[in-house]
Amino acid sequence: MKLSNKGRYAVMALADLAKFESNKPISLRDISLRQGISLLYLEQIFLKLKKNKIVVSARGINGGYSLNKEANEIKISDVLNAVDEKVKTIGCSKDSKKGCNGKLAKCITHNLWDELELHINDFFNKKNLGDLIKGKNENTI
Amino acid sequence: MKLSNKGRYAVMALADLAKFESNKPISLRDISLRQGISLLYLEQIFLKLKKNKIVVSARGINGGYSLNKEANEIKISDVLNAVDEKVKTIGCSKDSKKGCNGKLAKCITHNLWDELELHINDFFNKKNLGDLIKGKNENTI
DNA sequence: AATATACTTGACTAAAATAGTCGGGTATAT
DNA sequence: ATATACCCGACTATTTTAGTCAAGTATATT
Repeated sequence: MKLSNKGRYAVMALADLAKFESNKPISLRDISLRQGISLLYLEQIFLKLKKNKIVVSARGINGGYSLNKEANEIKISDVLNAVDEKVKTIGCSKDSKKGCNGKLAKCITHNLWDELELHINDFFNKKNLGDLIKGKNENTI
Repeated sequence: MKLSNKGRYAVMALADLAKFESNKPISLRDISLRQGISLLYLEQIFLKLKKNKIVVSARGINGGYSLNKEANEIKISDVLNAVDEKVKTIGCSKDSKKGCNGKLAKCITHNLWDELELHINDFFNKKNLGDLIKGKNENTI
């Protein structure tokens, strides 16, 4: 049960963007160097962030990305959803009409996972990018 | 970001055990049939549950497994730990001495994932098997 | 004693998800 | 013109998860 890296990378990269924000866009190359994330991987992630209007891009020399909203208007859940990192706690059917494990009824653990999912989503809904950089200090990249 | 099935199966099977408990042990065959989980897979899971003293086994004909404690003394977190389903939210080093992504410092998202991990563990610590079967009804396997 | 049942154990395989790379673009400031 | 940096789809490698197989051992029942 491991939560994956892609979402973490996306949040890291955006936090970097928020932290170093200026009037000029920031290139993925800079983020890659600062955060130690592969440039090619970042490109993949930012395409999704752009599609989901989390960032805007500027092409060409001096190009790069900027946040599309204020940092504290961007919820962590928005970011994770953008890079397809929705939390899925259960393998059994989400379709309330059907049961779990090929049975007709819901399995006895169904509500447990549902509840957990709510918890996690709630957690990510309540946090935004601004919260992350607010606490920034020298001990943090 | 998907939480895996093995932990869910373990909890389902134990809930089944708790629900149908009597003076006799319950065979994996019965659980397999009732819960729709592969018998061979259940065997694998129950070995771990046994090693971690969640259940006790009886061999031979009329053999099977029984809970080693009262259902409401068995926390969900115990079960998940037993089948190696610890929640791990971060890929970056857990070693507080070292940083993340090969850098010296902690990444800006480090505390976020740590916090989430605490949340989830807390959730599982507060729930026990008894809670699950307490709410059992006709609509649940 | 024979036998069927059901646990025991480790190794093996298949499928899926994740992480990350590659190649060949296009737009644009200088 | 040209170098920079975004754009995009396809590809591969790795890891994890899910599930199977084979070959046992213990024991209640007949």
